[in-house]
Amino acid sequence: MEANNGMGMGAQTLAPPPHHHPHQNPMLLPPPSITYPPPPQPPPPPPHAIEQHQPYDPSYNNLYHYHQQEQIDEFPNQNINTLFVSGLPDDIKPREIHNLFRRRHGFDFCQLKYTGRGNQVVAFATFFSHQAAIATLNTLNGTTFDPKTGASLHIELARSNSRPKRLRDGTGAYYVIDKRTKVSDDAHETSSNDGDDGSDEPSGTNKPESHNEGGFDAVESADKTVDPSNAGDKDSTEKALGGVLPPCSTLFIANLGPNCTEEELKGALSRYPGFHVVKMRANRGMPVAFADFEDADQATEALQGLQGSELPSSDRGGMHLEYARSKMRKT
DNA sequence: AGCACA
Repeated sequence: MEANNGMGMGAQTLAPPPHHHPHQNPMLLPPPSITYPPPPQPPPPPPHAIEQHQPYDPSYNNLYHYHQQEQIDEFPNQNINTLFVSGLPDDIKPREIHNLFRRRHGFDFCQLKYTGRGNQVVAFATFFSHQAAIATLNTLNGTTFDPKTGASLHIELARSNSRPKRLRDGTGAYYVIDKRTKVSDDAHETSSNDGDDGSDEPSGTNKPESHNEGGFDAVESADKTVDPSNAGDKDSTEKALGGVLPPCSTLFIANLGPNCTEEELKGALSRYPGFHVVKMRANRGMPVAFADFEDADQATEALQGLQGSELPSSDRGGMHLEYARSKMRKT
């Protein structure tokens, strides 16, 4: 296993940028001089919930740890486990948000928030660890949420962690926060609102991206908690996720540097359990690769772990991984 | 944005 890793690659070059996403607002990275309130990280991440999905030992000497420890006291947002999601259609349902995140590694719970400005809706998704949050950020950011409108998700780290409203027994998996002023009471369920004439907006600033204003503004009106019993339509939600392919044991890897080699990729991929083989081929100059794993779950671990990470040969930013459209020919 | 090999 370690044998195929003997190419002396600089370990640090592999580490996925923890939060340097191209779309990320630099404001989220405060200078170390700023002292933030003690990270509101209440109960330590319930270990059982993570262990469930995390195999490991081998994969876990992957470089997240390394990177995390290196930066943890310099950047307080290493303690943020919550993602801020914008770019959602205004007829989004809480259950859709939940279905979007529920299968993600380390997912804890989420909240849908009607901001009250126009019909704008944002969401917060909280994970059991910062790393898990980042992995999902990398995976889902920019994906097309509604193929009809082309609306794509914008995901960033939230400014502060969401607090679960109460019970954590699986029935409290998602919440709704409704800041809308008056409006007809039935507006949330019957809005097939498409004509965006903007006439229903009170006035005031109309920023396209409303940020997590304080984080804890949340959680009022307990009775608005949605009944998870209607949460069974993940089909429609996942179909609505236009760009996202179904899990596959083979991964498609793009955005590699022109000098990337199979050996180099193998070095990175073989850190993940279940890795079988990688094949590269040039795509009009730029190489792409296919990496085969034992099963889709193991492919998923690698996808999330390596998403956005750079190889020594990378020259165009981090590599981009997706599930392949078809499994690698097995021989 | 780029998805092959049988």
